[in-house]
Amino acid sequence: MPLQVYNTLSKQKEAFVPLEPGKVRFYVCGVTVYDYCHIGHARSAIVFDVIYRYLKRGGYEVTYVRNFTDIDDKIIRRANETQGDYREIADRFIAAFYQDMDALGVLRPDLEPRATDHIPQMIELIETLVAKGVAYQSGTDVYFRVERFPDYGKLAGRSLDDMLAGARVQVDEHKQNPLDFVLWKGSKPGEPFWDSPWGPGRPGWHIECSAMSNQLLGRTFDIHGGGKDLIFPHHENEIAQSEAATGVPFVRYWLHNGFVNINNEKMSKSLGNFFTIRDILETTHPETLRLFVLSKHYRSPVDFSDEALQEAERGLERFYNTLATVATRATADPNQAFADSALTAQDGELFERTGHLAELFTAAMDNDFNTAQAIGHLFELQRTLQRFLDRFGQKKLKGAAAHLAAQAGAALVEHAGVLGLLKRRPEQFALELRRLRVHQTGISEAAVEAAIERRREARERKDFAESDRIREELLAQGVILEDSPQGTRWRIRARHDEA
RNA sequence: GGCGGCAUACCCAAGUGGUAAGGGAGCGGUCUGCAAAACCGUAAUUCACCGGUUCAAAUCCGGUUGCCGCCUCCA
Repeated sequence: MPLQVYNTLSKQKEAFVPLEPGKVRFYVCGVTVYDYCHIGHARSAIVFDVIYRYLKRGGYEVTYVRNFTDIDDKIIRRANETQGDYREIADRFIAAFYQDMDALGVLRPDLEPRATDHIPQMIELIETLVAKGVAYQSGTDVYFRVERFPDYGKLAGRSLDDMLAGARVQVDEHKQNPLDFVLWKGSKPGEPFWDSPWGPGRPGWHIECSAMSNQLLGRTFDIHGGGKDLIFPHHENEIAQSEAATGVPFVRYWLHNGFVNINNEKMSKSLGNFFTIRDILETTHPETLRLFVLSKHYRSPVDFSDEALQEAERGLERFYNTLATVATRATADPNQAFADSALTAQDGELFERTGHLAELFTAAMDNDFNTAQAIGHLFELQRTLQRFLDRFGQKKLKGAAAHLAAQAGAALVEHAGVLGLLKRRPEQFALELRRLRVHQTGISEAAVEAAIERRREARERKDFAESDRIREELLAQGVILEDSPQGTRWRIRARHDEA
């Protein structure tokens, strides 16, 4: 079964067939850089990052483009508020964007064009539209004439009549039709501007994606992604501009991710109910946020809450705990080879599951990127592996057993990696998680280590009263101890454990 | 007003015609000096409700109810 993707344009799942065999041209609407990103942006970035990784793993040569909108009214307003230049605002928030995305493990796209570097291409595109009579100048602005594009509304599934009947359409004296949208805006004195055939001004929002995708990916390309809220008017307008200008189909597959909700309501800047990525990462491991996002299908809404995040973190700890056990107790000698029969003899189910993971994982992902199901398969292998490890008690595994366990662990890491998960070494993850949580409790790591050492001495002389007293004391401060033959590990209690 | 989406156990969630994945929480057990972690066992005769199609429906069709989104900047 080849890759199936849900196409917003056809409103159904379709077999994915790229324009040119073996190559995928992929464009995702990036952010307007006037503020810090919130977790809605994180979801979009993570979802398309996984799609990008999966396409590459499938052997496609992918050209992934994600733009920065670095000129727009909000940026100008922000610059005016801070008495600064719009370019400083844009640069600052692009830097912040990279910090957030890098922290989340989101890969950099192949190309990241900035709108202001492509003004000539936009002007050229607008000129073409004017020459064709699909766009007109009105005052110092240029508008797109929606009535001249018969397919207008095909992405959003509405007709012009439907939309005109809507109560919210505002009449604008510059527009011939209230649904006409701006391609070029004349600048007011003091505002940033570029010279154009229609006087000094700046591009409208929609035109940049048409101009840049056209230049970098061609007139028709394979995938265009973005949040559901961009379907109308942004993507609808991109189609209108692009197809009116080129006369060929703009995009073959439109992919849209669902929203992040807070208390079942859309999180958005305008509602003010948003959390920034950097705020969340103060207390939450980045892979936790990734697992949380990918535990739901990308098109469904997801409700964000501290509890939901904690649940995801518990699951992530489970994976890493198993990997940690493999690392310490099942170190396989890479020079030693074993026959399948020897491995099957150790644990037939584990051997089977390890071998079938690729198939199950691919089947899930091929079904419109069903990451939730793919993660379910990862958990199944994790549980089987952990069960196998437990059979040996605290002993180290040797020979075929160690080999089988190591192989299962490697399969887990490899597939989780396509989702951008389990990218760390287990001890590194434990350390990072502990650091995040230690930060919240106010205890120092050194103090904990010292207490553990005192407890170790007490346990050595079988003074369990003292040993337990120390453990209780630490627990009261949120520190949980885990004894093992390799020594005592410690971690900070997750917040929901306190109840 | 127009258009669209969703409703699966205590919670999150996959499943789109063949007899309910997975995670979290809870409870019982194993292990442990005692714990923690981990493992084992345990939960929906049922998928909002009503009706229909079918040998067979959570999955398809019609209706009802509830929630959400888009139509305005928005991932």
